[in-house]
Amino acid sequence: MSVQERKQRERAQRERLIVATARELAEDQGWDAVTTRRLAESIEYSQPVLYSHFRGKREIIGAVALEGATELAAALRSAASAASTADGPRARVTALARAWLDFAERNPAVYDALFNLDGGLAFAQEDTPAPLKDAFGALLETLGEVAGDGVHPGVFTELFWAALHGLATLTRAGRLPPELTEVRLELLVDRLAVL
Amino acid sequence: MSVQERKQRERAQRERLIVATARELAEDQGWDAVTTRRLAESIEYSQPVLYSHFRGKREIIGAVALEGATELAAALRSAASAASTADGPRARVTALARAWLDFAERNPAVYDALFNLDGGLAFAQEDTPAPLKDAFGALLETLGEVAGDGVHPGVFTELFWAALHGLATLTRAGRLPPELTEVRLELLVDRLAVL
DNA sequence: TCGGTTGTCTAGCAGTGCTAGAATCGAGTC
DNA sequence: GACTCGATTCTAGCACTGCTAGACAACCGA
Repeated sequence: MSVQERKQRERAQRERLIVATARELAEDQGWDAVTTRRLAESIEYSQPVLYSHFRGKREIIGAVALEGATELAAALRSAASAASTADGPRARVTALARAWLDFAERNPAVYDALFNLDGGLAFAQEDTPAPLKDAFGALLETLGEVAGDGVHPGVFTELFWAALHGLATLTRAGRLPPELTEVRLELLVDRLAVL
Repeated sequence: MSVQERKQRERAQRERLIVATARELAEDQGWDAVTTRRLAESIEYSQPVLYSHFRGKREIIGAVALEGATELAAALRSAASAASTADGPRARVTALARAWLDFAERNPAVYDALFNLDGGLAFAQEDTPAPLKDAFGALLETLGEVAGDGVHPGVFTELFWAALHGLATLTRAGRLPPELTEVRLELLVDRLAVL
C-alpha cells in the first residue's frame, strides 16, 4: 500500500500548490488575473488537472478563503491575547479591530475570497466550514465581554463584525480616505463596546 | 437644426433605455446575466450600439450606479424628514438607517453597482460625481447632529456609513441571519449615535 | 516484459467583452 | 423625385474565459 500512500501524498501536495499559487497570483495581480489557463501554467500542469482537484474556479477561491479564515482567526486571537488582561478590555477590543483591518489591508485577495467573492461557502448555517465558524468565534471571545447588559453577545458580535467589514471594504475600494482609519477605529471601539 | 435635435433626443432616450434595461436585467437575473449580447438583444440593437454610448460594460454599470445614487439620496432624505423633528433625532437616525438597509434589500443589483462592483466611479475625491456626493450628504445631514462633542461629523458619518454597508452586504450575502436585522439596527443607533 | 489501470494532455465547445470594416439608411441638394 | 455622401448600424470576427471529451502516455502489479 506504500505506493498508493505516496501518490496520495503527492496529490495532496499538488492541491496545496494549486491553492498557494492561486492565492499568490490573486494577491499579485487580482482575482481577474487568476484564470484557469494561467493557474495551470504556473503550476506546470494542464488545465484539466485543476478540475481533478476542484469542481471549478469557485471551489479554488473557496479553498483560498478557508486558508485565509484560519489565518485570520489566528491573527485575531494573537492580537487579542497580546493585549493582555492587564491592559483591560478596551485595549483588547482595539487590538482585535486593528488586527481585522490589518488583515484586510495586507491580504486583499484573500479578504475578497472570504467576503466579496463567491467561493461557494456556507455562512451562518449548520454546514459552515469550521475555519469560518472559528474566525467568528475569535471575534466572539473578545467582543462577548463588552456587549453590554441585556445585549445578546452573538448579535453584538455580528454588528461589530459588520462595522469592521464595512470599514475594510470601503477603505480598500478607495471609498474612505485611509488617513483617518485609526480615528474611525478608535471611535468604533469607544462607541460600540461597553467597557 | 431641428433634425439634429431630434436625433440627439432619440439618442438620449436610447441611452436611458440601455441603462434601464441593464438595471432590469441585473435585478432579475444578477449582473452575471447582463452580457453585452443579452443587453443588445433586449434593446433590439446590435452590440456595437452599446459602445457608441458607453466605453464598455463597466461604464454601463457606473450609469446604473449613478441612477441608484440619486434614488438612494432621495430615499434617505425622505425617510429622515418623514421622521419629523418632533420625533427627535433618535427616530430620524433610525429611519435613516432603516431606509439604507431597505434600499439595499429592495435594489440588490443597484446596490452592487454602487458598492460591490467596479463601475469606474471615483469616490471621496474631487471628481466624484454629484449624485454620490449627494447621497453621502444626505447621510451627513442627519448624522452630523448626533456625532457627539469633539467628533468630526464627516468621520462619524463615514463610520456609520461603513457599519450600514457592512450590515447590508453581509446580510444580503447570507452571512448574517435576516431575522435579527431590526435588533442589530436598533443596537447600532443606540450605540453609535449621541442623542 | 507485458496488460491494464490510472493519470495527463490535446483539442475543442460555448460563452465573454470588444471592434474593424462592410452595408445600409436618410438628410440635404440638384 | 432621384442622387450623393456622411452618419449610423450591423455582420463577422478577435482573443479571451471556464470547462470537458476523448486520445494518449506513464506507471504499477504480475
